[in-house]
Amino acid sequence: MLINELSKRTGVSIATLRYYENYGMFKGVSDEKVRTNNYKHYDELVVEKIEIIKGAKEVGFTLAEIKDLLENWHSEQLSMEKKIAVVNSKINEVDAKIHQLTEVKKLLARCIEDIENGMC
Amino acid sequence: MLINELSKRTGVSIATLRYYENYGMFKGVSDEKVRTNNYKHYDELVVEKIEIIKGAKEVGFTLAEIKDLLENWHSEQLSMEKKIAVVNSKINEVDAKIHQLTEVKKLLARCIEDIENGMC
DNA sequence: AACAACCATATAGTATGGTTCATACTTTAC
DNA sequence: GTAAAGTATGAACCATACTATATGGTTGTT
Repeated sequence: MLINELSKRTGVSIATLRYYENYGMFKGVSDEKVRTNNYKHYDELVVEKIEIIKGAKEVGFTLAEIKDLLENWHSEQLSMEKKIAVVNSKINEVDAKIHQLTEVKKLLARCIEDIENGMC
Repeated sequence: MLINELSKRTGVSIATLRYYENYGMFKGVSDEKVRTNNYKHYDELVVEKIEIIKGAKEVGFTLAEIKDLLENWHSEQLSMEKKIAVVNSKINEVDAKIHQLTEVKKLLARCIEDIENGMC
């Protein structure tokens, strides 16, 4: 698919997609057979990566962190074990964030108590 | 306590604390009795607020969102019911983020599977 | 062929969340 | 009383993550 469709599929603006591609988050490929243009094509894997980017961003990961993850995930250089280690370490970070969120929730629950007790 | 102690208590740099105060996240008070300076004093409530800021930031809330929460929490203008409603809506957002994180976790788990199956 | 709609690249501008710096006054320790 | 450390204010600066704008080529429709 071309960038327009990719944008519609993912809900991410074309400008942002280009920014991401330029940043190195993923890569579209130009059709070798067509020499008249250099339109880039994106496949389902790119869609998946963008879903990861969206989700991870929403919960506070930076593009640099996400890029690092995605890069390792599809690297030819790395052994299967190393790739798995990278992804697993990200899963641990996600767990840490879930823990952090439950802490915030506790603080907010205490806020409610304080309000109910007229303490603020 | 003064800003130096506040910084040490919270682990947030003095510059950032001033930035937060300036942004309206909380307010220190100058001692009325001391007219020679306008050093600002911060109490335990400020420490608590900063803990909320830290936690909420870490999981992707913006300062504007957090400010909104903190402002309502200690507003004299709002009824107890409204305050509780504001905090509860934030708790719902936290739950939504937890859900989002579990989705990301699923995607990452699928990454692992893909890697194990040699699909990338 | 002409016109809209689409694609690519480059550059500049914007918003957020800070950090650094310059200046100046205050307190504390010696 | 003087040097060192702490505090306040304001402005400049910086990184991240976009967003907009300008320019020019391509495709598709009529």
